[in-house]
Amino acid sequence: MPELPEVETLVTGLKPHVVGKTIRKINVFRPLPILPLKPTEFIRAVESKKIVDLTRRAKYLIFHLKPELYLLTHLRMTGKFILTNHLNSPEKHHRVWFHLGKRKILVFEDVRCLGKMELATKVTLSQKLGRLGVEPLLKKLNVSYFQKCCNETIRPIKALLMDQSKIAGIGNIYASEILFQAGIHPERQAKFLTQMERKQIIHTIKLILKKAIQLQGMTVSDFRRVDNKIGRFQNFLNVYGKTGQPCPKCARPIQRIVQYQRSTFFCSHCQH
DNA sequence: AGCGGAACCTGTCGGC
DNA sequence: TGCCGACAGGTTCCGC
Repeated sequence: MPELPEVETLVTGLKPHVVGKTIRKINVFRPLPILPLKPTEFIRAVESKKIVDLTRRAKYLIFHLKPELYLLTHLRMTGKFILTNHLNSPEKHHRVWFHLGKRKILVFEDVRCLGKMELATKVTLSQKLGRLGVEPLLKKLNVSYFQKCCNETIRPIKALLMDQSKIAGIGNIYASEILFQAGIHPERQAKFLTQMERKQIIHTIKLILKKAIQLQGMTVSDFRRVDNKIGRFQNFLNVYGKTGQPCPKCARPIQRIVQYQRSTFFCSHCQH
């Protein structure tokens, strides 16, 4: 489901509702997203702890608990968090209920069961997050860092943009959109991009991610904000999922190709 | 070391 | 209607 802007939107929406709350009770349905922990072990570790903060790193949501423990969550394709106040029996895709109060339940729902949760200490958390690349919206993503990334790989630029160990947070949809906006062909090898083109890509990454956050992410198929309202960025998609439709710049048909098992959408006339 | 491909899951959609 | 294959926003592991 979500890439950086969607997770950011989720954290912003969730934060005021969960920070300061104590996890009073937990119900686990379907396979627990934290293997190899048994549900009872998970429940024992987390129940009665207080949520003192909720943050995002790349596409991860991090619940900061007290006494000190971190619950690291990745939604993968179909994971969702929903706040609700009335539940009788679990719906088909509910995986975990976190009871935060009398009429306040945080539901983790996950159709494909690919989502993951992980418990961490301060040390294991920083080890885990240390493997990720830079946050694209921070100054750490700058020309010199990006030059280095480009120079040391033989891969196409689309693959580099999605490589979480280099830049963390861009997924398949935003990668296509960024390259369209920047006018760069997705199959270009990163190492042969000019300095100008590299600057243009960095600029566009930041521009598009910021705009997407402003518009509260996108709702493609089933992503919902925590309040169940839809994001608006999908209205501004130029190429993703638009095979055969006219390019917004030149009106020639948008193409779809497959790169390393993922769809890429682009305009062969506007992207070089 | 870095790369490509398979695997992990379930659901939906289009074609025949 | 029913079946089948392709496809879906992500990450990790494995072999080369």
